[in-house]
Amino acid sequence: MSELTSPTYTRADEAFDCLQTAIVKGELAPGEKIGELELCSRFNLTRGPLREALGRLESRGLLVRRPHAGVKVVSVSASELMELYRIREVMEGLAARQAAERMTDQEIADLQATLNAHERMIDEAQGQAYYQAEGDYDFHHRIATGSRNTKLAQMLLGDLYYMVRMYRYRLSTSTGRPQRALGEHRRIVEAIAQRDGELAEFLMKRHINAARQNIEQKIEQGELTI
Amino acid sequence: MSELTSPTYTRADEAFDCLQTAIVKGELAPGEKIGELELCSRFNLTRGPLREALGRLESRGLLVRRPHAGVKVVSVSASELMELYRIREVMEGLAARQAAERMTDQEIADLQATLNAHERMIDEAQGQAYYQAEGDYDFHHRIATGSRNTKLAQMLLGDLYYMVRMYRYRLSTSTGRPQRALGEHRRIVEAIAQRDGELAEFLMKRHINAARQNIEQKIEQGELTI
DNA sequence: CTCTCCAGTATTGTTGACAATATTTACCCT
DNA sequence: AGGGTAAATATTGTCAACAATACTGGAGAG
Repeated sequence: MSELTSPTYTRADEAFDCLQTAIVKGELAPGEKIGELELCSRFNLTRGPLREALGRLESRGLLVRRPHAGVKVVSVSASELMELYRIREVMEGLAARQAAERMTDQEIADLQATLNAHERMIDEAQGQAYYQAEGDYDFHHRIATGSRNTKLAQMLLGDLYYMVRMYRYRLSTSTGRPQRALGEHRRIVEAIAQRDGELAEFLMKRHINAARQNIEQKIEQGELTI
Repeated sequence: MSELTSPTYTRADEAFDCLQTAIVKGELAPGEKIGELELCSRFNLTRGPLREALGRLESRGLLVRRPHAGVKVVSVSASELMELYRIREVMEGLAARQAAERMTDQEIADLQATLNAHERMIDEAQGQAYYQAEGDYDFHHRIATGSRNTKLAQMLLGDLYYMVRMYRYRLSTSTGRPQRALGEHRRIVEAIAQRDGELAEFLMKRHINAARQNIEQKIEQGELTI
């Protein structure tokens, strides 16, 4: 999932990827206390590499450890999820600005093609929130890497997105507003294509702000319980 | 250094802290290839806990590992350092805004006291860049935690600051402009005390931007070689 | 009947030995 | 003499047994 590009793929990498996807997909429920031996038998690992992977995951904030007391998946409250969106707002705003300054013409063309594919997916699989989420993820992923800011991309792709995706899977029934989001995506790409970094940043911040308010509203209405 | 609050302090925590401070202080030079057994004898550890700590540090971007080839301390180029400041600009801007909304009156009073202490340090130990850097670090630290945004504080304190401090130590001879920075700090705290989040964000962004330009200029003049 | 203390158990933390792989060095071939 | 290949070496990756600690259940006292 992450280090497949590396020539050799170590057991610890395997453990890391397995656990990460398991957590993100919700197969390991937040707050659930998990034993090491249980994980070992589940993923065919031994405790050495497993513990190394646990260290990495703890460092990324996906789980918490208490010495001699075990490991449990992190549980994020509603308010903490909102805080994550506030962070995304400023960081992805920066990413969009730098992407506008640095993406190649080819990358921008690919990005536009991605949006077209996304539009087809919305038409064909109406309400299939899963594919919508994947399309959305792809869009933000491309802009993060397009920023050419290594650390920024690392923080977005390695830390924030996994935590957000945790919730995408859990309450996968619709982030709602797919057409609206697509429109916002198009305008962001337009700004990037025109190399208008300032506008791209503004539009991206507003886009994520809207997504946050959408979720906030649903939580208040009790449609989404966390 | 980080988990000393925890009741029990595991070997892996010890290894993590030792290595982190060693990297930050420059005792382990960037780009330097380091062997596990060497580290074990140096810090009186065994390889198990050490490897767990290495996983954490890799995840935080302080070192890179290639399977079977060893570990080396990450080396950050000048341009990458500038990118770090761009990230700090938006993230600490957010932190300042949220701190203005959420810090207690007591915390704000403590923050002002910190600045007074900082002023004395500048007067007494003129040019002692080390203490200036410590004061600066303390200021930004308080605002990050004052934001009450767990993940934001975690990313700033756990990821970014250590990378920046790496350079503070290396080119410890003056970030320059101590009085000027202090004045900027004061104005930020003023805005926070008045609960003006918008202004606090603006001033913080400008403050970090100025620091970035200061370093950039020195690099161009060849005073700081990276 | 409840609360506390103690012992047993199960789980985590640690260690040292074993296996696999990249680097290095030496040798052979061109 | 230079380059390339192959064996040797040293380092990393992995494993299974040992030690230390937190949780659980029961027994006794209030």
